Amino acid sequence: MQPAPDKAPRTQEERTAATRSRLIEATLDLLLSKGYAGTSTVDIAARAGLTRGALAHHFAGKDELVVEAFDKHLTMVTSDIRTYAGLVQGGSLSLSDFIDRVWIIFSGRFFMLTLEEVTAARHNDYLRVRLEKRTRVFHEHLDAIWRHFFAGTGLGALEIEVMLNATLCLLRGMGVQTVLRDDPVYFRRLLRFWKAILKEQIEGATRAASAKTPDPEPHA
Amino acid sequence: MQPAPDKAPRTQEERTAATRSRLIEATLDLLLSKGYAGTSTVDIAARAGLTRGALAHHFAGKDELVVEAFDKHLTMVTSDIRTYAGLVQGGSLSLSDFIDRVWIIFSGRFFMLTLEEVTAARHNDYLRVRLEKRTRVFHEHLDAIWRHFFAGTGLGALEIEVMLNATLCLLRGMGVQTVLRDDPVYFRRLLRFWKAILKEQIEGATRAASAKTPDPEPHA
DNA sequence: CCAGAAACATGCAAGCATGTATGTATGTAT
DNA sequence: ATACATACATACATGCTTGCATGTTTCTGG
Repeated sequence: MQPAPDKAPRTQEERTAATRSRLIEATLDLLLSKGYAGTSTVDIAARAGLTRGALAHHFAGKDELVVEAFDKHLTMVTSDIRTYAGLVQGGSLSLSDFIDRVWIIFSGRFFMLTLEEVTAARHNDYLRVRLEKRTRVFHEHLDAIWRHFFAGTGLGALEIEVMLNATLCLLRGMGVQTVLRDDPVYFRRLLRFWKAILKEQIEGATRAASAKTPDPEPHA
Repeated sequence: MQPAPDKAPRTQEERTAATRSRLIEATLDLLLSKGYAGTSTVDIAARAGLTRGALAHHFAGKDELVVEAFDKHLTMVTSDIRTYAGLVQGGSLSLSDFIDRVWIIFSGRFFMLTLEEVTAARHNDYLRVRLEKRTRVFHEHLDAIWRHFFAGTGLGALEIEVMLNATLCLLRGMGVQTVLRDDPVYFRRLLRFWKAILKEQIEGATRAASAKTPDPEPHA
C-alpha cells in the first residue's frame, strides 16, 4: 500500500483534515454497502487509500469514526431539508414536491445509514449515548425549520411540529419497508394519501384562522 | 454441558420439535438483546441449554435459524393484530385502543426484532430473499385483515389498505425513533394526532356514503 | 538545515466465530 | 435384545478482526 498521492496538502492541518474526511467518507460508504458489523477498520482504511495505522492515528476506533460520520450526514440532511423548506416558503416548490424530495432522502442513502447506525447503537453503549445526543440536536433543528416553514398557516407551533414529525415518521416507516418490499406503486399511493391529508389539515387551519381575524377570506 | 434434562419427550419427533423450538426462542431472545451480528451460534446453543453440535444438527446455521425465527414472530404478530381487529369489529375495542395496542407492538420486542432482521437482510442475500418472501405473505394477511376490519365504513378496499398501511408506516417510523429518543410525550402527541386524522377520514367517508345511496360504492 | 513532532505503515499476538470431523448417548424397529 | 438412525457433544483447524508495539516518511519551527 503506497502513501496515496495526495493532491498537494501542504500544511499538516490540511493533511489531517483531508485524511479524516476521507476516512469518514469511506466509513459512510461501507456502512451503506456492508453494514456496521460487516465493516472492519481494515476495509475503511483500504477504501480511504490508507492503512490501519493511519486510521488509528486519527480515530480511536470504528465507533468514534461512526459517530463522526453520523454527525456529518445528519448535518448534510439538515441542510438539504432547510433548503427545500426555504424553497417552499419562497413559492418555488410545492408542498407535494417538498414531500417527494424528503421521501427521496428517506428512501435512499441517508435513511439506510441511519438504520445501520440506529441498530448498531441498540447494543453499543458508546454509540447510543453519543447518537442520542446528536439526534436530539437534529430534531431541534428540524422543529425550528418546521416553525419557520409553516409560519402563518394558522396552525400553532405545536401543531406544526406534530404534523411535520408525523410526516417524517411516516416516511421513516416507509423507508424501513423499502428494504424488504420493492413496490413503487404502493409507496406512491401512500405519498398521495398523505399529501391529501396534509393539504386538508393546512387548508382547514387556514380557513379557521382567517375566519376569526378580519383577514381577507370569506368563510363557508 | 450436560444433556439438559428434558421434561419427558418420548418420541424422536417430540424431542426434535422441542429442541428446534428452544433454539428458535433462544435466537429471538438474543437477536433482541445482542443484535444479529452480536449473536453467535455458541450463544444461541448455550441459551437453549445445548451445544453447537445440536444446533448444527437441526439447522444449517445462524441464518436458517433467523429465517425460522422471523417466520415465527411474524405469525405471532399477525395473530395478535387479527385478534385486535376482531375486537374492534365486535365493538369491544375502540379505534383509539386499537391504535394503542398496535403501537405497543411497534415500540416493543416485535419491532426491534424486525429492525435487526431487516438491517441484517440488507447485506445478506440468503436472508433478504427469504425475508422478502415472508414479508410479502405477512402484508397480504394484513391487507386481508384491514378489508375485513373496515368493511362497511364507506371506504373502498384500496382506500382502506392505504390508510391502514399508512398507519403502520407511521408506527414503524415512530418505532425507529424510540431507539434514540426517549420521549413518551412526543409519541403520545403523534398518536393523538393520527387518531384524529383517522376518525376524520372514516367519518367523512361514512357520511359521504350514506348521503348518496344506501349502496356503498362511491366513484371518483 | 536539522531536530522533533505529527502522519502514516508494518508486523505480531490474542480472541472469537464458524465449518467440519468424529465420538457418544438415546430412541426405535424387528 | 440387537442393529440402526437420530439426537447431541467434543475437538480441532481456519479465517477474520482488533490492539499494540515498533518502524518510516513528511512537515514545521528555530
